Amino acid sequence: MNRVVSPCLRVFVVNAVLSGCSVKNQQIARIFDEIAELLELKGENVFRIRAYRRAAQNMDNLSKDVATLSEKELTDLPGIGKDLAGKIAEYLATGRIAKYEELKKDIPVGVLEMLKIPGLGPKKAKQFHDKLKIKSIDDLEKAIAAGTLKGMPGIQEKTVENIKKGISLIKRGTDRKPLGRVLPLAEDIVRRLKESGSAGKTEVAGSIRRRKETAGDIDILVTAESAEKVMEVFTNMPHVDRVLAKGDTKSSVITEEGIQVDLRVVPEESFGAALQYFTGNKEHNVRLREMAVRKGLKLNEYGVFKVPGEKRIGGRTEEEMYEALNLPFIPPELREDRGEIDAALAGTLPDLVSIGDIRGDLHVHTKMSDGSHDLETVVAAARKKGYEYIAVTDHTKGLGVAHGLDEKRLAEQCKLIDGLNEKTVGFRVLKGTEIDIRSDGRLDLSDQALSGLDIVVASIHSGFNQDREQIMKRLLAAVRHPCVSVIAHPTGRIIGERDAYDVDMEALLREAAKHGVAMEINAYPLRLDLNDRHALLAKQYGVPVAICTDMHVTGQFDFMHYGVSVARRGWLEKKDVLNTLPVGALLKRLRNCRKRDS
DNA sequence: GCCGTTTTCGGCCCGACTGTTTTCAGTCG
Repeated sequence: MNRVVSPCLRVFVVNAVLSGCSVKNQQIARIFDEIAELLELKGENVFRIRAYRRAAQNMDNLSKDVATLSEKELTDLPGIGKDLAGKIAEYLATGRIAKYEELKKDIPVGVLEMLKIPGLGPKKAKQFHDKLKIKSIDDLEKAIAAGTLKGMPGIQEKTVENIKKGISLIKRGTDRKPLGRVLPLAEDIVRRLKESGSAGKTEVAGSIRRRKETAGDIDILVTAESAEKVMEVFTNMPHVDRVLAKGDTKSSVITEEGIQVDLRVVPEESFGAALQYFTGNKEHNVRLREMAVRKGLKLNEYGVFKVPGEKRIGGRTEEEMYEALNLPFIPPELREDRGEIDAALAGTLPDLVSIGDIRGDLHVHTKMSDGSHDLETVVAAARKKGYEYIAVTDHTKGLGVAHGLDEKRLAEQCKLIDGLNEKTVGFRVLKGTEIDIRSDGRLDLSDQALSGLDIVVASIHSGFNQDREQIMKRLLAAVRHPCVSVIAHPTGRIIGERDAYDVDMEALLREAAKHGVAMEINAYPLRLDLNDRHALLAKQYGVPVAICTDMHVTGQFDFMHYGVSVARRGWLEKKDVLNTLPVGALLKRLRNCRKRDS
């Protein structure tokens, strides 16, 4: 499951940063995951490999600092037995794990890098390494250029072409980082600056504040009594790998993850102006400055000024900047020059959906397929989030690796849910499924099984390289199926790792509108699928949107805000989002969906 | 490598798809 686990892991790391939990947990998780990859390259026992992966996930998901656990508490953790507990203890005592060091002697790190290339797994990587002495992605590119790959056993033109595409995809992915990686890091830096007492007002600006799905760097603005002190704190944070610049008003560092962070110290009276200026985007700012000129004003990162005499008329807050132009405050997520300034002038800015509007999560997995927790644990976590309902949507049988449910197990799960609902007050579990849309467009369970459910979420998990015609045949078949309520992660992209499959989005939305089928904004930080543009398009087509986390581990309920950010960037309001409805209205809506063709 | 017992070893989620073959290996989820 390496393609599933590696993006998850990265996000778990992000979670750990968010919750402030131990760096040690993350380091051990990373080592276990790399051991798994190294064992895979060596062709080791798949169950041993799986054990390391599972342990890595559990380490990352651990809410406590691993160093504080007793040996018994350690072995009580799922997937941690005597051996792995020993390796954890070894790491805590010595800072290294001998087995890991040994494995690395056999296989160069560059070969591990090659596993990140979509379409290239351990077998081919090992073959290239053993037979062609390829030790890195660079070596691989040279071999492709020299034509030495083609003709090896099992390698023909198509395979070489796919590897080339894979390389170009991950190379593209390296310059901008997913929001799911940079936002938690940015928030952690903000927290450290505030806690140090050296920073006054502190805000993340730039594309992160606009909640763009990727960011090139992290921009942070602060006010400070002593610039020197705040710069000192900033350049000495534990994340810092190297300091690029350290001055009075601006310092730049590169973090261990290779992300550039710029810190600017600005005067109190200019904080709003600077925040507005550095939040962008560029086109939005250009439009504002043009408006300012027409009003006889000057607008820059220090404030708004009347042109003759340069008299300051605002800049302490962002609101002052917009007010000076007779504009209402424009939420950062809208500042893309996609018509938000005209809407602001006309008084027709959308009242954007917010995280507090979300009443439940409609795409949730349990242990019965590939989730980590049983139903009760999931429900308890959802209630803790303040939700009124969730839909349990485990995978279906076609996804063997996810232990997908067949009709019989689904019926068992429904019984469980009925039982739970009977004894629960103030919370409702909807019976659902994330049904696999098979390669020919058929659904993975019988209509009879589906008709007994509250919600059917349909999605594609295979055949991503099919041409547009075939992909659309599948998606449209799902949309037209009388039992389907939502299409989940409709384009299948994984940010920086896998391109979307070839969807004709307008055709899909047209058909969805016709049949009352909703589209998901998958809030998993590396998916964000639909993306913001698609969300806007969905609104224009009158297609309802469900914002869901695709939760596999309860901590992932916290990903909801990423999905809400996409919705906000797509101009969505509360009324556009299905899971802002109270459960009664939601069920009615879903039932209506199912009856729409009958 | 973990787990649960049938207590010390066997079972542990595997089907779909692609590209290569000409019946299957590798990758993915």
